[in-house]
Amino acid sequence: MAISLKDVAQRAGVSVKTVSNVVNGYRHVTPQTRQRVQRVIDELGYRPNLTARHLRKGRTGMIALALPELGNPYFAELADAVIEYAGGLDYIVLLDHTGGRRDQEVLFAQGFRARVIDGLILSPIELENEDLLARDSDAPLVLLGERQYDAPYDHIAIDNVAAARTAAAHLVELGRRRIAFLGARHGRARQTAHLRLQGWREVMTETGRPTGEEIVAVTDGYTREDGAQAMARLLDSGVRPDAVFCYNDLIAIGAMRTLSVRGLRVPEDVAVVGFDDIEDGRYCATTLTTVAPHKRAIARAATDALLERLAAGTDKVIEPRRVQPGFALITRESTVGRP
Amino acid sequence: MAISLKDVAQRAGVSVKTVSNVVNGYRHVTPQTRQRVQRVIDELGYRPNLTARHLRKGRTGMIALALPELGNPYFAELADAVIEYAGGLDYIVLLDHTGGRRDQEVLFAQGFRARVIDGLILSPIELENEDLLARDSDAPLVLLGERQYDAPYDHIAIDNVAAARTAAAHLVELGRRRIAFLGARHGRARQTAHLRLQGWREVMTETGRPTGEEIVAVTDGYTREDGAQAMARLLDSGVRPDAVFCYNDLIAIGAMRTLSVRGLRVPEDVAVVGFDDIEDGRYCATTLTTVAPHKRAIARAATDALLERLAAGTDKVIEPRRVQPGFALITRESTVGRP
DNA sequence: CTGAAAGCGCTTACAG
DNA sequence: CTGAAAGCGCTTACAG
Repeated sequence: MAISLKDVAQRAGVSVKTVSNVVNGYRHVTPQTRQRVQRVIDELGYRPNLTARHLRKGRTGMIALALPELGNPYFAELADAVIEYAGGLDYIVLLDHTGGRRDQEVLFAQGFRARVIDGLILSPIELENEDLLARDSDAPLVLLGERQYDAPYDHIAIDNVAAARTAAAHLVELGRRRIAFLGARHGRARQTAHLRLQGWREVMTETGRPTGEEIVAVTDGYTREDGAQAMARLLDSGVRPDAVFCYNDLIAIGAMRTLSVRGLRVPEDVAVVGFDDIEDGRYCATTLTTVAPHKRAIARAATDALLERLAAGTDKVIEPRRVQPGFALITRESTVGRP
Repeated sequence: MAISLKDVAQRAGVSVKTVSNVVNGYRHVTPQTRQRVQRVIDELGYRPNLTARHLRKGRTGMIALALPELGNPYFAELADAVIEYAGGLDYIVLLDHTGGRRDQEVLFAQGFRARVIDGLILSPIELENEDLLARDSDAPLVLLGERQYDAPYDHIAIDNVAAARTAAAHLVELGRRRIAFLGARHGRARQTAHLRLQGWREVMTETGRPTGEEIVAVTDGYTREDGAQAMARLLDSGVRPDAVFCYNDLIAIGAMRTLSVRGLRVPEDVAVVGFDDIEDGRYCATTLTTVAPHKRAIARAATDALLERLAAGTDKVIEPRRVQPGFALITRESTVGRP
């Protein structure tokens, strides 16, 4: 039914090897042969069957990227970065979302889609250490994000404590005294927020600022609405911070809305810092100061780690490594005001 | 290297056919044989090589779903629906996003990934009719969404005019007089907004209400911020609507924020209706009345259309069809207030 | 520079 | 109920 290499070879009067050479752009083919073959290819509308190629090569050139939620701009932007970088290396990225649910994360880690993808980059939320240890799949796996594990896998994550310190220090330098933290978490997600909370607490303590519970707002999730509500609760409780450091940009954006509704000016009355550097923060009414994890660097590190393992094969043992891509504090109106 | 059917067969002392039968759960295998083979499979940790299966079967069981942006909750939820429905039919869905850019849409339509996927569901924004006519790929393609084409492809879209009429009629029934429209578009995206604008205009005209330009707010995009700004511009221009019908929920949510900031009550002063029924609308401070396209029905129709073509093969000609899944008006606090 | 042939790991008529 | 064999469409040593 579909046109195969053989059909082209027959029609062009050459061997399949030669056609294959032309298709794959190998050198050593005389220009005339190449031209003749190419003409037949165009005539017949031949397209290589990738599945056959995959089978023959023992790899598919596809990797999966499993993220908690694509609806969160941070993950969407990160996905973009991975797709772009891996695409440049001729890898196709299959996007998956786990919903941050353990059963889904286990499913992906276990190699759902095994043998269709060559490897997997996973950003876990609820996954447990035992899940990783019980993993029974030889497809390379690279871990992304704040969760820490005692399992032999490459792990890519920025230094969250240092990043949070940078944000907190910025607010201190601006002379802010009561610097609240928005977006602490309960449950398992707590671990994720913990590092940022820790960085904040260190700087607060070192500079003699309060770190009491009344100045730390817990949220259920990471959405704008969570941020708006947390900010409202904080204000309603009588605490009157002159700055807030938020777990992420979405929470920060929600917080700014509440501040605006309550008639508090940003940054005059309350300075706001977020985390993630999502696009929304660059375009909102008061642009958002934020910690920008270098998403491209994260994408590159994760992809490189995965591809290196793929290149090495299953036999060769590569020591698992931790990579900490960089980050930067991007100051915008929400802390330094309009120029 | 990897364990193959043959390895299992050898070890179990049966033919590969028998192992294949066990793996695929075919009946006619004696329980003892099945058990013995299964034991060897477990021992050796055999997993079928999907690529080989794909090659042999001439299909991969994978379809692609290319959407403008995954960051928009509507598309994210639609993607979920397709993944779930197609998954139930043993198809894996590869998610792609086009960014609503023509070059990307053409790339996907042309069969980028051809032969890895069996077919494609595409929701175009900028794609032109000529692009479709020039399409040179035998992989089935199903179109999704409001853009209309004169090309022989299945097209799934709800009746946007009727849906908009329903929303407008609801506001009329509530006795609202000055019902603004938020989210008209310039450029090519205009076509998408046009149908909803038309439904609104019809009802306004039929019921003797204004439809002038001053009551129609154009936006650049579909985000909350676009909605917030459009609402602000409308109010600043001196227009004082008592209701707004928004192109989508994101714009509606943004509009509600502006109304709140300006001290206008929803729905007492201004009733708000959105479109899409995204989750955010169910959980925001004032829950949002919205037109809910039946996303599951859309997902089902698109997937069914695609799979039917896949089942029929390339030879058989199936008349392209238009399917209009249903929708429902969901009334919430933003129009009928709190009970 | 080009060809003939093996083989990637499956599934599937065809026999028995 | 099970087996032997062909073949899906490629790529790749191995020759020449």
